[in-house]
Amino acid sequence: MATGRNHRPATSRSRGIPEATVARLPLYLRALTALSERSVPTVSSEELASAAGVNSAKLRKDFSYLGSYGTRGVGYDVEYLVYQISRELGLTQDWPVVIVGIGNLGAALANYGGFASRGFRVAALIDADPGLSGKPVAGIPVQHTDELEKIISDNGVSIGVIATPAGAAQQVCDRLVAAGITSILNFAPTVLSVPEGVDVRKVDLSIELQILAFHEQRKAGEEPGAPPETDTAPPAAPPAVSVAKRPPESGTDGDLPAVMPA
Amino acid sequence: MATGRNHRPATSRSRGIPEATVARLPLYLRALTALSERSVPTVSSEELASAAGVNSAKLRKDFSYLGSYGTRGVGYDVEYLVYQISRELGLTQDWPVVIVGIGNLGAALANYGGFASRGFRVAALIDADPGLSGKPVAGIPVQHTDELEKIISDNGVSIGVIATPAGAAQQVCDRLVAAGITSILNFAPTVLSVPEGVDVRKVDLSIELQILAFHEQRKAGEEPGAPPETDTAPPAAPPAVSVAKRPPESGTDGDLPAVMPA
DNA sequence: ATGCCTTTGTGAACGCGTGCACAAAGATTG
DNA sequence: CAATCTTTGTGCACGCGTTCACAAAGGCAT
Repeated sequence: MATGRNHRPATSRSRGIPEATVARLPLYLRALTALSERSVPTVSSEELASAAGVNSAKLRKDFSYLGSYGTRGVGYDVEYLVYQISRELGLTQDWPVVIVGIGNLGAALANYGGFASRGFRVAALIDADPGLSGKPVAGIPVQHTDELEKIISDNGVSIGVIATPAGAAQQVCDRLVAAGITSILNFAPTVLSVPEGVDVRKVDLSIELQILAFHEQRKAGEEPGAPPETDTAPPAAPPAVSVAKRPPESGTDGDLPAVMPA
Repeated sequence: MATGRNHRPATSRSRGIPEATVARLPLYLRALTALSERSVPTVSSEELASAAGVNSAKLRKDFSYLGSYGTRGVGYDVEYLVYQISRELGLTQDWPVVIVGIGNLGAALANYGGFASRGFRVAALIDADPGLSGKPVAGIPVQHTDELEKIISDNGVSIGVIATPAGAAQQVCDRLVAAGITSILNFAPTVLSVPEGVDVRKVDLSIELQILAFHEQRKAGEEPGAPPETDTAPPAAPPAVSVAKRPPESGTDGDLPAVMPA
């Protein structure tokens, strides 16, 4: 059953920058951009770290992977660092992006201001609903799925955003990959199988909420002199014997990615 | 200033379940639910792992933290496991949730089907725009920010979703926390400061795209028989001397969370 | 019952990420 | 130019998370 790796096998240690550090660079960049707009010339690791919500030692170590860009006794030059990080992240070039699945979420994403600002440009909006074709969303006309391959190849798009229902995600993903996409941001609640070399990042509202619920439950059951844990009833059954009878519920687990595409 | 921790200080090792494992439980649950709907009685760690997109050894170790729910030589009882994981995640109870900031994204979230299915219920939609008050979104009337405290206390809400512009996020966050919220899902592109005991999880489109861009650039510069690394030109300047002259660009970095709240 | 086959549960090794703590570097002042 | 003070850059240790590899457990057939 077609599994397919997606997490980068090794550390992606190409030249050395750790994955964890890469994930924080955008955070630093955002904080630095804010400082830059306020015309602040330099920042210490301490100040910047606090602005980015991390520990200063971590920040210094992160920057050390990029090179020695600071000045001891002074700090870091804001403008210079903004440039260096932007370059490292590949933000000095333009990245055309396509969004597939123009429902509530897809539309919200299309309207996102943060796209254009940092090197990302919405090259096209794609949806399977013929009724949407031609209608402008965020000023961009929606195109039909049939055009997918052509759009990607014509615009040299390498990053795709999937905002379709879970059921269509894998299929869309396969087409995107076949058309040349090598990076995917997936909002559909499904595990995507992709060939080696293709990066997939997942954004899943439902999962985030469940993680919060876990901690919330944990807090509720310990902090106050709360009862030992009523445990809502231990109905089910021992390992390999009976079977709980909770009905399969509605089929609506999270079929749609925080939205319905029309 | 005003830093404030947000990552759980320790390992949240309350009774022992590692954070990394908690983050995967929703994945397993989703896969199990799908099997359950197809009336599959049991699964082996290998099958389930592949369905969830993880390695089987990891899955077994994860389950081992919950207890020994499998049967050697057979596998795991689907229904039983669904129940156990649901209980562990706190999904056997109902979690009222409030969404603050009803713009494109907030509306998309309100329409999300995955909410209701797994124990989450949208208790209220809140926005600062008086013009939205009373208007129904996803069948629920939007209420004004003034009512925030009352709504939360009346409904016993402990989980809040922030989908406001970055500028309003911290303020909204503070009010939510003061009103009793202890878990926050933040879609605004800002670092939130919260007191100890409050959990914050962040969803940031812009950051995800930047991480993808990093890897994309990496791929483009290595895979083909590319030269040793041209380094795009060392334009800027040495650490503490000159200053690049890139204009502060537009102020639009990512002020809005993939949407504008009215 | 006995033996074989399958699959779990986990001990142990390894590697990444984090944070401490400090030496080195540079600015700044007298 | 020397002394002092600030802040970076990093060696080191520790802990979490992942993966391997295998013994133990249970089912099943003979």
